[in-house]
Amino acid sequence: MSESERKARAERLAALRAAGLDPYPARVGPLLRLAEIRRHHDAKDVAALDAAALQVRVAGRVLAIRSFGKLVFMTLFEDGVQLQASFRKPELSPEVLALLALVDVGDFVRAEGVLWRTRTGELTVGARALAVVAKCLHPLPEKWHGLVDVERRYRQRYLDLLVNPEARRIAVTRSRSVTALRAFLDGRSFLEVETPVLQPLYGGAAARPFVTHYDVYDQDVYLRISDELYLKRLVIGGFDRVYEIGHNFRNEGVSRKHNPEFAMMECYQAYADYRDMMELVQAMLQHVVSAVTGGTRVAYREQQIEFGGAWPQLAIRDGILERTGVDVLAAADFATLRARVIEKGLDAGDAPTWGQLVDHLFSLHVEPTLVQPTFVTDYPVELSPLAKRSLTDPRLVERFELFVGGMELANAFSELNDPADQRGRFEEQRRAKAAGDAEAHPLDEEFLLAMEHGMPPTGGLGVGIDRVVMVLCDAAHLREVLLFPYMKPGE
RNA sequence: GGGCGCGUAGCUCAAUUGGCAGAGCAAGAGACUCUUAAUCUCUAGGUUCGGGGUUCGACUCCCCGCGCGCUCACCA
Repeated sequence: MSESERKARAERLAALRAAGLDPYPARVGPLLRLAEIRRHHDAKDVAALDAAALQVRVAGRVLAIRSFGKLVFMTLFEDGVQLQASFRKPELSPEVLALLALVDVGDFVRAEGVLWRTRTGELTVGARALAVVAKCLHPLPEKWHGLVDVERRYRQRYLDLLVNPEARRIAVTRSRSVTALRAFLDGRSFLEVETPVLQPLYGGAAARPFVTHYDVYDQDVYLRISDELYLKRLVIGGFDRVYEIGHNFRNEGVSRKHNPEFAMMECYQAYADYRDMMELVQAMLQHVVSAVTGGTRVAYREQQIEFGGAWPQLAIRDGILERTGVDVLAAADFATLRARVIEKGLDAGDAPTWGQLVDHLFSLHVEPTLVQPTFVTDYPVELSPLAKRSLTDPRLVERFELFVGGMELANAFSELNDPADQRGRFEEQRRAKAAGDAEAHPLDEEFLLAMEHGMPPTGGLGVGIDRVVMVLCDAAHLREVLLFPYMKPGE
């Protein structure tokens, strides 16, 4: 039966206990880390190792056992590093000999002995002592093909991380990227803060929120869709440079580039505008790319992305004009633009307004072509209720989005700080919501009150961490860079 | 949510027109003192995702459900 292997493991667990050994001891004693051993002794040859006669004690998970009768090899794995242990049966005590027969692939063991090098050149712990420090009750996925089943890779990520080096590499790269991001912002005197995830009113983006319930107050509350409105309150409160790295939640569909829960870095800088944010995000990502790759280039989906140098800017109108022949600024109202689009034989989708149709055209025709880092500018005001109007054209705002690899990685603007204009934008959003736009921004009186107390001119920036990591890791799907992507309950 | 596809041993995968459900690895027994996908011999291992139907006979065809993937929509 399928349970035969689990049964065999359970029997060996019982045998350990019967021999008076604890299969899950609390302490394993002082150890040398496998990475340390490799670092110090990988270069030593047979003679040097024999002369040194280094006694080491190590621990790790058993990834493979190869038995040759009187000689047994075991591959140990600890924190991403492998080291081989060997056991010469004639030299072992009866206790160790008996214990050796009770070790399964997947168990955590401690081994102790002298370092030597095999004929094939493998650095090896010639173990004389052995202990099981944590028993594994299930077989590990097959070592050669690894774990391929996508569903199981996500549901049981611990197995994926164990047997697929790529999964581990992505997780490590992600962590290093975030560390580099923090270091960059800290270096520019930004203060890292934390704002509420659970909010009485959501805001800061155009998205449907998750709603939950607070039992004690018998009130519905929302999971945040962005950090924006709280971070701005901090700027109003006198923190001129703040940032937050956290998760946002948007009650929307899942795709290669979208997950309902995703990581975002948002930062705000007083006395800066969106042009300053351009400089900031460019330097920031160049810093991260350099920290992770050591250079300026990244291979992503069969292409080389060059992060070095100054990144080009593209007005959203110019991008659309170039790709479709439609001048969205010449077709200045919804009906005219829609007619132009249909006349050109292009898809107008079901965009209900001029701004959303512009957005539709852009995401369909321009966005996929923006592989190299590109700043897209001059967004329609109705898509940006929290951004300052452009000085030159009141239909547009001082905003850019950064595109890399055909994906939006960042979004920034000169933050609206005129409370009257802000109230007007909220009113407009309220009308859109009444007209059926489920993603329209809600009117937030508390936020307006804060802004009425005076908010300095401020530049704001949001960076999608998951997507940045996707590019850095050449991951095809957002789920690959999330350790635990959302899965429906199985079984 | 729509369309298309997938679900077989612990893992990775086969199974011809609808005709006895198999292999490699893992597991169990044995041999083997330099392997690292060790090798060799033998053994065991199945509710073919779940439920219903058609049929003499269903892994295979039909219906319903669950999960996953791709894609479109929603969405930055």
